[in-house]
Amino acid sequence: MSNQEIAERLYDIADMLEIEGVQWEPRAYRTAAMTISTLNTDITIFYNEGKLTELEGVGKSIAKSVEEYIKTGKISKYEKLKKKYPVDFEAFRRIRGLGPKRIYTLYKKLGVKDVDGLKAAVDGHKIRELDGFGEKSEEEMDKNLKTFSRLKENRKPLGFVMDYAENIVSRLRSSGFFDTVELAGSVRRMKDTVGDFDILTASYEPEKAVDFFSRLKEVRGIVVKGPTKTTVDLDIGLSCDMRVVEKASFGSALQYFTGNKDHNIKLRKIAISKGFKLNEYGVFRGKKQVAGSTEAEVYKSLGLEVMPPELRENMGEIEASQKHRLPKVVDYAEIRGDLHVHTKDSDGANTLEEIASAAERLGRKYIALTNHSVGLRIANGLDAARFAALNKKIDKFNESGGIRVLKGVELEILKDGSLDLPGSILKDLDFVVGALHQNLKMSPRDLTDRLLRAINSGMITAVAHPTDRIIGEREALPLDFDRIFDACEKNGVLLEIDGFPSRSDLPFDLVKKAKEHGGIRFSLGSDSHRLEHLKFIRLATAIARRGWLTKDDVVNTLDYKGVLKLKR
DNA sequence: GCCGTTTTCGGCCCGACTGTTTTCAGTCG
Repeated sequence: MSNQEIAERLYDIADMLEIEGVQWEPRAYRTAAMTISTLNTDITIFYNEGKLTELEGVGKSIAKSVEEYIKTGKISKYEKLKKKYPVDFEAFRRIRGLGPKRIYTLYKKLGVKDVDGLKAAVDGHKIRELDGFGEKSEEEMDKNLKTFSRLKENRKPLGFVMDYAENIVSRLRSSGFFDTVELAGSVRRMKDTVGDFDILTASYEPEKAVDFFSRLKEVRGIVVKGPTKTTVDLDIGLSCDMRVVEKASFGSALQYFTGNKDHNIKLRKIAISKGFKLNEYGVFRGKKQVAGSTEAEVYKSLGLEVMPPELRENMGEIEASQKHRLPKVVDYAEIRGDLHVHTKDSDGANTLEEIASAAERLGRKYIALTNHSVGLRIANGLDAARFAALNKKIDKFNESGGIRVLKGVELEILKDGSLDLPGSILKDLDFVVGALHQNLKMSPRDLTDRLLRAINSGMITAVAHPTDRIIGEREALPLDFDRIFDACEKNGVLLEIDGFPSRSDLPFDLVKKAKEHGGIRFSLGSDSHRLEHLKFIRLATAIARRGWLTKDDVVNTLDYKGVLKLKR
């Protein structure tokens, strides 16, 4: 059972209620489903602590359904509806252009229940005969069915597609057809995964601009093309929206297309309560635009301070802004070093000298070499003797001046919570990040106890990539973070934010929770295994910002000597 | 069904695009 499974059942209920003609419930179910599907914590943990209704959009009734699902694997409301509509909504939802109403028409008129049935109906040219459908809808469906498998899980870790997106933007900028070009959407918010790109532009020649955009070499197909909005499919399996607006609306449009959706909805409600209307073209009183050319102006007109895009997730930033209590989040330029780097000595691709000088060129003042310990055989982990030899090499390197290298380890936390290297060698190290990599199929309780033993050992500086999730491959471990936060605070152990794109761990919502817990500091690392990975410290910093961390919360803002003092 | 800085009842964001329509429904973000 996973968060995603529960979310899908709630979406199913929403779709079926919409077919039933029920007015507002579908929206409520979708809000709850969205919250649960984007949660980075196992929902059963919320359930166990009786905190389900604390989730956005989850009230008494939906909490009960979730409880039912956790206990029995079924939701009676769902089962009841499903008898009436025995249709594979989950699959159909992933096919572009198919919503509840059309799914119902296909089922009622043609008996289509699943993807195979839909394929048969399309091949038999049955679709075009339906009321409200036509030849074009049938062709469109045929096309979308072919991309169905590709659409199934198509969010990508931001760090892997950031350069790609920025490259497109810079080519639009230099094309001469645009006055202004900005990345918006989840990329601008620096969300850990992105499902599409949103590019906002202003142009004096919108037709030529749209044309240039739709002919980019990355474009594999055009989804929609209108005078102000164009959507294309890109070769990397993501789509890209480009919007063209007037300069006078650029700020409100940038605000709107940066989102997120819940943030925008809340802003619109505030606008209404103040007698305004907010849309992507501006803030209006009647027909008169009172703000719109800059984001700051839009927020100000609503009585708010503008906040960094990273914070715009409707997680309290609007309320904080009203009270002038927005955090001064850590700046990208304040990060002085990288506290998680591998070399050839374990499973990296480069030598100490190579990666240190590359980091120096990027402006880092120090890096921590955190090669794997011996227990992680697949990564060529080092034993005590090899660490001793490497440490001598590092001491020698540090005599040369310039960038400093900390002696570190990414240390295996063994099955029983004991550590993979003896205290005698750990004492000689500057930075010890304890990590779970193996034997992960344990009960939540045992896993948490195992990690707590390591935190309480007094031998580790930080917990590496704490949830151990791998985006797209492995769910977060079902750890009890309340207990982990307590232990970290008590022992002065840092939580790592691993910026490697498929990890992005701790996830930002847990970072925020840890910050709210208080008394915990964080270390940022790129988890570089080769030179090109060093840039991922930017992603770790983004997560810190999204978790509302300030300069003081992040040890990478300290200088080399300051970090050395963190020694246990 | 959820939610609350005028509310525990009465609201629930708003606009673009497409296809099949003679004025709009459905879908999407």
